[in-house]
Parts: sequence; C-alpha cells; structure tokens
Amino acid sequence: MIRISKQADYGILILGHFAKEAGETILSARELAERTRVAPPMTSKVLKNLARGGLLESVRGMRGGYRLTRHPEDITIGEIIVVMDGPIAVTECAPDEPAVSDCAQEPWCPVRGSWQRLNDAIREALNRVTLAEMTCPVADPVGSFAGHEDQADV
Amino acid sequence: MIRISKQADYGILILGHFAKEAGETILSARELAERTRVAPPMTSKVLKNLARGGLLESVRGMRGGYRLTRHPEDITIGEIIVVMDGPIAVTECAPDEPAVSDCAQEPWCPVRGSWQRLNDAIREALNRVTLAEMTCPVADPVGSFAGHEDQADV
DNA sequence: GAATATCGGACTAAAGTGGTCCTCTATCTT
DNA sequence: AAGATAGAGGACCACTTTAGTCCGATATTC
Repeated sequence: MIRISKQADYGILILGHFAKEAGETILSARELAERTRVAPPMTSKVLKNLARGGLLESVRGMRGGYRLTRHPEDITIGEIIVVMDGPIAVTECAPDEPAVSDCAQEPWCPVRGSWQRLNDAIREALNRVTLAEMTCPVADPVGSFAGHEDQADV
Repeated sequence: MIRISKQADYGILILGHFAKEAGETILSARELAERTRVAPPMTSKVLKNLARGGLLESVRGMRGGYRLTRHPEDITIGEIIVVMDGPIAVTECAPDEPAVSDCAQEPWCPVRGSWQRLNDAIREALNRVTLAEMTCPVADPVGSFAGHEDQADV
C-alpha cells in the first residue's frame, strides 16, 4: 500500500488545530494531546519533529508550547510530509541518487529516467494543497470533488 | 518516507520489458529474471501477482510464460501500483472507509473530509503516466523535465 | 527554587516487506 | 504414455521499518 506514515498523519492533524487558532496562539503538547486524542507521548514526539523541521516554533518553560512559524496558507501538505517522513520519492531508483550507481539495471532498465517525472507529479500534487485548504471543508483546490462521486480504487 | 513497495517497482520494471517487445510476445519467468536481474523466485512472485491482477495473461506448460493483456499505452502506472500494492490511499482516514467509523477524531477533526482530495490528486498523478510513456525516455507527459534540473526535496 | 514545558535520544514491540521454497497442476515434446 | 518444463498457490522466515513509550537534561516562569 502506498501511504504516508502515521506520524505524518498526526502532524497534519496537529497543524490543523493550530490553523484553526488565531495567528500567534501558543498550544502546549498536553493541550494538543487532548484536542487530537493522540496519546501524549506521541503528540510530543510529533511536535518535536515539526519544530525541528521549522514548521513550528517552540516556547520553553512554564506556559510554554508551540506556535506556527508561518500562515496556514503558506504551508503545504507536501512540506509537512517531507518534514515528518523525509523526501518524497516513490522509488529509490532516481537520477542523482547514490542508489543509482549500484543499480543492477542501469544499462538495460527500460524505465530508467522516467521515475523522476513520476516523483515530480506526486510532489506537485502534494504541494498544491495547503494546510489552510485542508482545514477548510468547502475550498476545493484540486479539482471536482462535488460531494459524492464514488471512489473506485485507483 | 512515502514510497511504493519494491514489488510494485519490480512490477513496473518487468512490464517495461514486455512493453519493449512486440505485442503478443511471450516471456517466461526465467527469461525475465535474466533480463531484469531480479532474483528468479521474486520475479515469479511478481509475475503471478501481475497475472492475478489481470495485467498479464499466463500460458502454462512447456514453452509457456506470460504476455500482456493490453497495449502499453493503455496501462497506467497507477494501475500497476494498485495491482501490486493495493488501493492508493495516502491515509486510512477517508470517507466511505470502514476505518472512519472508529476514528476518534470524527467530530473535532479539522482536516476531516480533505484527505479524499489529496488521495484523488495522487491517484490522478499516477494514472496520467502510462507504461508506454515510462519506457520511452523522450516522451514527457507530465511537465518540464529537460535533462538535468536539480531535484530539491519536495 | 519549585513547577511546568520542551529537548534529545534510547528503547521495545508490532507490523510490514522482501525474499525463498515447496507442492500441485497444466501443457508440450518425444 | 512419460517426462520435462512452466505457472499457481501458499507457507514460511528474516529483516527492516514504524508506532509508541520513557527517561534524564535544560530552559522559563512564578
């Protein structure tokens, strides 16, 4: 199954709660754990990662917590996933990557060079959606999504 | 890291070899293992899955093997990934899915309902690229990919 | 200086994945 | 008819990744 990690999932969820607050609001790990219903240790872990990734700013000490470093409209889902899960690359076999040097396929690989465009396509899809849009249930940045079309696999 | 499984990777690679051949060519597991440099048992496993998924047709018995059921132009990468890895869903929390019923977030989740559009975006990106395009190094269905631009993460 | 938060990292357990192997069935060749 | 070849199907194991927890240290406020 192609999917993002649960940590990235939590990350988006948590940032979503920040997005709902006024700009500079500080929220603590404890408070966010309650709001999100994610276990406190896990919430802390995710917050730490988000802070390290520069998406949140931490305020230490009593009455401390975290706050957004940017406006929700300027944070993309792709960015959050990168911070939590690392670079978005659908496969290891991509040009410029070290792995390619010991790729047994190299000269015969019929799809060599095409992974890049696939990765780009996914990255673009993920970067087209902002945190602000995620928290706003009516906005529709991607395409037609009018309520109730069926979702076939694929 | 967000990525597809190695099996899906192999699947695309193997189908790529079929795509290079004339339409009805039959290739055996042994032969494909040699061409792709993927270990024979693994090659077999992938081929079986591709056949079960309807992308390949098997010919049993001596001088048997597999052949494409469709033209490479009509097979999308998204389809291959679905066959190998299951449905493309970036998160478990999506409407219409059973998991949503016991989602502790439900009423408070700030991003509820927005996952769908994200999944759709990725599915579309993956379905826009066909097997034929993957094997043809010059075609460019997605966007600018002129040889050598650097790839920043994201 | 006591209480409250984050920081950083170690650690465990569970799940998923990659990969192999074995038995059975179908088909072709001789 | 018999033997050889090739796929079907599934069990199985090892390894990696991930989820999740916990602890000691540091910073800040009251």
